[in-house]
Amino acid sequence: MPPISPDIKQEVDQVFEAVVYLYTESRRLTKELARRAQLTGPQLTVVKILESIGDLSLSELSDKIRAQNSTVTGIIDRMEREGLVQRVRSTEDRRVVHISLTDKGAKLAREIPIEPMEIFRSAIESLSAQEMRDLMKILMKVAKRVKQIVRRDVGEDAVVAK
Amino acid sequence: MPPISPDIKQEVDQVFEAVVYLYTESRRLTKELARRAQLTGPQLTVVKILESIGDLSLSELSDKIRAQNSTVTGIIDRMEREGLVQRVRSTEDRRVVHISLTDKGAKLAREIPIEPMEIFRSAIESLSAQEMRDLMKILMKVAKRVKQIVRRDVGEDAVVAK
DNA sequence: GGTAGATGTTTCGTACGCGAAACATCTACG
DNA sequence: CGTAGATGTTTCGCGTACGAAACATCTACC
Repeated sequence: MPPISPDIKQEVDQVFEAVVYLYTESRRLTKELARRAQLTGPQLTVVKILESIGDLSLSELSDKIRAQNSTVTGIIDRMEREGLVQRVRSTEDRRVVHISLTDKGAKLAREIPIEPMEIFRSAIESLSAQEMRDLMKILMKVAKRVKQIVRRDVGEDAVVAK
Repeated sequence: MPPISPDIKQEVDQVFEAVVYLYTESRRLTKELARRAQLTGPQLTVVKILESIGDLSLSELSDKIRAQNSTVTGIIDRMEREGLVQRVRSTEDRRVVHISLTDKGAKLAREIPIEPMEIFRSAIESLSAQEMRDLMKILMKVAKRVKQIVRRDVGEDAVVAK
């Protein structure tokens, strides 16, 4: 890895700060919205996903919200306890559990019209079309590059360090 | 808020995905690095901050890592139990607790030369100077816009919803 | 048809992470 | 001086969040 000039370091830190800010702020807002409906952040996310996509297996849900199965099990446990969702064992594959909204859950979903990331969306819309395209292109490039480095760097290194 | 065309919605979602990816990946990498030193992610962050800045009060530390005092209290509890840091009551202001690295903690910090966000940094460096400037400019604009909306939108709304 | 490995879910133990309340100390103001 | 409010930290209760192990079921292959 080449040495890093202080100038670039500064810029990178600022970009990093912005990414962290955008992420944490969108989480905070989701939580804020959720609180008004007596839900937690992740619970609101689950409700809105089930409303828009329909029933999902626990694994599919885990993928959607980028969490481990074991985490989602807990979230669904609490939502089931509150009567917002129900588990139904699949008949085709009896390992699978389908999660679906109850009437109460569906009603609640309709009462929260705003999508969690609405603010984020409208902020991006304040950009010009050109800026939006640029932003997307560059962010994708960074994300792709991170993926490459991760694949090459960690993985092998991790084994060595053991 | 103006209606949103499906095209733009798609783009926004992609940008959002990229931001989430970059954030979660950088966290995952920090955790990965930390694991090699028998630390957790936040603990590694604390160790490196104390190493580079020196002693800090608990509140100052909370600011640095963007967490609540109550969260940091727990992190420091566990680190103290492991003998990595120590608490010292301030003599000027007896409410304040200074956190400092023990010899063991300092030694550990030296043994982990890589900064947690190194990969993120080198990914950004693969951009051209122009792209980097654009990225920073645009991200800043989005972040600033989000801040504006948050200030105006939530806050009043929250009270009404009560 | 029986078993080894793959896959889907849950359980367990541990560590954040937050907000509200409790607690100690400090500061201002009368 | 005395006290009300501000400030710094901890405690408590709850909800994620993860990885490893346990468990059930499925699929391939013999």
